[in-house]
Amino acid sequence: MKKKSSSANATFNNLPLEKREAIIRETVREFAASGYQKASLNIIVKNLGIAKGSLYQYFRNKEALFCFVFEEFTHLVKQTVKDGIGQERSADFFDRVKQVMLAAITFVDRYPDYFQIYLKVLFEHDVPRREELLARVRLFSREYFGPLCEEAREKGVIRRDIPVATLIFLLDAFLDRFLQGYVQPYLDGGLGMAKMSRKKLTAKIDEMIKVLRDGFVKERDKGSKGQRGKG
Amino acid sequence: MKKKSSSANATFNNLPLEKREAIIRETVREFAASGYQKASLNIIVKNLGIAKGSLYQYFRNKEALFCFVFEEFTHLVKQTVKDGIGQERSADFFDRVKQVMLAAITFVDRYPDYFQIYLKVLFEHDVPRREELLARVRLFSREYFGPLCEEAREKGVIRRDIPVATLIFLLDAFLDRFLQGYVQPYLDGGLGMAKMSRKKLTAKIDEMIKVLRDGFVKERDKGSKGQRGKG
DNA sequence: CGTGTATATGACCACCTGGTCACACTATGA
DNA sequence: TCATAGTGTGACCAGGTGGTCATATACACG
Repeated sequence: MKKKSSSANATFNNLPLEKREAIIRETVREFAASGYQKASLNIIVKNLGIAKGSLYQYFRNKEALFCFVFEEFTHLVKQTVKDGIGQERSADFFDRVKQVMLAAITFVDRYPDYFQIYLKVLFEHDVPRREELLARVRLFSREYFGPLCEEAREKGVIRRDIPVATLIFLLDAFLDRFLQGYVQPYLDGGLGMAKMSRKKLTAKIDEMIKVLRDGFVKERDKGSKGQRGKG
Repeated sequence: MKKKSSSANATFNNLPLEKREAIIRETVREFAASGYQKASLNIIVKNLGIAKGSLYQYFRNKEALFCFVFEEFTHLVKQTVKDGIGQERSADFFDRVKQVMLAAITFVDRYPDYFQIYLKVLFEHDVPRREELLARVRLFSREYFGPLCEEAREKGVIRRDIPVATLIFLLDAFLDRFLQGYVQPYLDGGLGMAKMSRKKLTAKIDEMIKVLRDGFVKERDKGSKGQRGKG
């Protein structure tokens, strides 16, 4: 179980923790700032104050370095979602959607650079092993929303006349755009989410989930839990 | 009125139409493939079979070349949306949302490379004049959905208990993700939109708008305004 | 023809990239 | 003390970048 990562050389794992963390931090910063192709190993080593040759003794090449931080990213994502959800398992479908949203916000708050890397990879075509890496994340989407929707559908909590895949797509679009807007002001539609407090953010999420639940048309606002009577 | 563009030098505008189009086409292709920073002028001139010096007589520098194609992009967007909507002005709110969606699909079908450039700019930070360019587009979002929502809200067609900005955000998230999924298979949530026919795509849009209108909960297909899809 | 002007050209520049490698350093163990 | 092994180093490489400029060419007008 000592095999922490196949991307890093043994030399790297033998490094003192402090140095290892510094290298990871700087590497993540550079990839987040510039994406894969434009990220400069020269800048990384300069900022770290180490020789380029050293970096190449820790990692085979640029690709291995990148894969390493991406692996870190996937670990952190899964950890954060698990932590944010596992503690209390609400039964209500929309509450659970909300929990995922909040966990996601927590993640981008805590690890903004990692999230930037993910966004960059999404729209940078010539990243090595891109498909494999993205498939490994498929951020929150199918693994979580899939079972959630199917269960709710079977229980009759959500409508049955729309394919589950379509519902997942909408939830995913909603979540992803919410995160993107949170990080990139251009995408928040003027909501100013970037500067919101956690409390305001939670209120916004509630507001939006309300619309998702009842639609653009319905005006009445009844209980926030469970489904109200049909009709 | 002859001043077509401030980004291109006079020399470029004097060029024969055919050559001008070839240059634009290849430039758009390269920026779409590689984003701003990684796009190579050397590759552009090689593919065009012209000398690098020539390109620099048409455009001051890389930035001017990029701004030129981005200006083209904004023109084409506005044109396409106008064409797709102006002809028949449906009164129904959701029909008009659908029309925007279809116009957007038409755009990315017709000008996929221009759309790629837009996506790249969205997630590439060090693009010159990025904020200005993105603000100029604010793709479909506020300029169109804003008035639409406000009108519908005043007429009582959509709920009044949610701020318009929030509704716009949801519509925008929906549209943007739909387009991104259409172009990038990773983001379609397994729907396989990339390979859908126009007819199937339209059906999917109907399906999703139905959810937006009535929410995740309602199963019955009634609606407030009556006609649903094809009646 | 000659002359002037607008355009086309590609060698060339400084700078940066990812990657290499011969060498220096350090620490252990005997 | 020597030897071995692990680690650190930075000059160096080939190849790419955006950008320049002296020169060659094409074309107009007299």
